[in-house]
Amino acid sequence: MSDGYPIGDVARRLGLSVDALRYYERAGVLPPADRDAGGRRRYAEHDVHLLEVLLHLRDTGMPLAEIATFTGLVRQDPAGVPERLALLRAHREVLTARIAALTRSLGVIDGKIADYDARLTAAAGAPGAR
Amino acid sequence: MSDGYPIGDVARRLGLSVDALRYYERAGVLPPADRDAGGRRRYAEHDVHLLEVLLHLRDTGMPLAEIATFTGLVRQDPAGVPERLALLRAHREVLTARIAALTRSLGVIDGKIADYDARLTAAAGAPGAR
DNA sequence: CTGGCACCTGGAGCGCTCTCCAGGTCAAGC
DNA sequence: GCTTGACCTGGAGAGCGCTCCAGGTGCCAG
Repeated sequence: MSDGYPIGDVARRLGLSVDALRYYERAGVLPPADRDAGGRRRYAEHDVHLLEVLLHLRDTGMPLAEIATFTGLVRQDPAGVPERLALLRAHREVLTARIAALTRSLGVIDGKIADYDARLTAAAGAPGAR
Repeated sequence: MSDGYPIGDVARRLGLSVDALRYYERAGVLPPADRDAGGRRRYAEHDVHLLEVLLHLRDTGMPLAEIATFTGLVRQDPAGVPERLALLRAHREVLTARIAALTRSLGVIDGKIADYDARLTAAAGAPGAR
C-alpha cells in the first residue's frame, strides 16, 4: 500500500522545493516525516494539511523559529492547545497591525501616484507651461 | 547657518540606525547626501521627505535594488516622472495582491483560532467528555 | 544487466539587509 | 590643551531562508 506521498509530490502540490521541505524538517518547522522501507519520507494527508497551515504562518511573516515552536506544540497534542491558541492570537495581532500598516503605506503610494499623474497631465495639457 | 540635519538626527527621527542610513547611500537607495565643511552628511528637509517615501516602499516589500532604481529616476527630475509612475503603479499592484493574500491567510488563522477555542471550551465544559 | 530517476545525507554557498568594528577626523566644552 | 562625542571610511560579520552540491542508495523500464 506504500502509504503517503513522496516528497516530490508534496513539493509540487504546494509549490515548494524538495530542498525547502527537507530544510523545514531539519529546522523543526515540520515534524520528522515517516519513512518507507527504503528510508524515503512519506507524507500522510494530515502532514500536508499541517504544512499548509504552517505556510500561512510563514506567508504572514512568522519567523521559521516561531513556526517550529508551534509545530512542537502540535506534536504534544492535546497538551499544547492552550499555548498554540496564545501563539496564534499573538500572531493575529501582529498580522492585523501589519495589514493596517500596509494599507496606510498603500495610501501614501497612491498619493504619490496621484501627484505624478497630475504633473504628467499638467505637462501634457500645457506644454511649455509658465 | 550649517544647513541641514546631521545623520544622527535623521536616524532618530525616522527610527533607523545611522549605519542603515549610510548603507542606503552606498546602495544607491539614498542619493549621496550633501556634506558640510568637515565632510559630514547634512540632510535637507526634502531629503528627509524623500527618505520617508522610500521607507514606505521598503516597508511594503520593495527590494532595495528596486528602490534604488526609483531614487535614480527621482534624481533625473523631471525626466524620470513617467517611469516613476509606472514603477509605483506596478508596485501598487503587487502590494494590493499582498494585502489580499495576507487577508486570506488571516481568515485561515482565525479559523484555526476558532477550532482551538472550541476544543478548549469543549474540554472545559465537558471534562471527561465521551 | 544497465540506465535513469527520485530519493538520501551533510555541508557549503548565496542573496538580502543590515550591523559592527578598527582606525581616524573634527568641533565644542572644561 | 585635552577630552568627549558625533561623525567618517572600508570591510568583515551576522541572521534568515533557502539552494546547490557531491557522493551514494534503491527501484523500475527496457
